[in-house]
Amino acid sequence: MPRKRALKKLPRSFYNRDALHVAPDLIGKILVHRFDDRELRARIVETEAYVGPHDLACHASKGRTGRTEVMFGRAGHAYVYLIYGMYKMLNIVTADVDDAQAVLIRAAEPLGGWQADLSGPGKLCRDMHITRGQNGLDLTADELFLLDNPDDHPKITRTKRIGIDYAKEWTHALLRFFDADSPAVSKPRQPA
DNA sequence: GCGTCGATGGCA
DNA sequence: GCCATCGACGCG
Repeated sequence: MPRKRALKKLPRSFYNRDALHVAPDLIGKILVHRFDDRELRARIVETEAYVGPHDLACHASKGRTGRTEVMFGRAGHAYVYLIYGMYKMLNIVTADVDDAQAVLIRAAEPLGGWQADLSGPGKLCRDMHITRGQNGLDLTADELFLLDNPDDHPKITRTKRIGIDYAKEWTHALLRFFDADSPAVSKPRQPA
């Protein structure tokens, strides 16, 4: 057996690429949230790519506003927003400054003996204590960050994105990615 | 197991 | 007036 090695934080260069490539590469990576002398870890199993202002499902398609400002900023920062008045969504800003792309973290598996149902973007934020106060956080710092997981090689399935039926021709783009073997993926699992 | 519905608040 | 959601309900 190979000796256990300390996992490394994902560097800025990992995030500074197209969301189309970052989204599948995030499957199997480890999300870490440190707060109040606690540390919660989870293995990411489901993501969605929002590929820029031309993508009608991407919030950046509405232009640069107070809400979408961080998406137009540097890669490797958190974009957290409120939806339906009660759920937070955690996204990761990718690509170059002014190229507004992001990856939505949709589901994960709790790690380290901690029990939680993280099978959906709202549940993930609720149970990992992610709030709008974390909007704009630098993910290469020490509060909220991701670790590489080089020995993890998930089998990845692609489907259309969830809950964006208003997005016309972008509705059917295969921009949702998940670990085909994980029980923590949200529904539906079928490539509808 | 399914489909449908309502909660709830920030934003444009 | 819209949501990148979730959980409760009714069905049969």
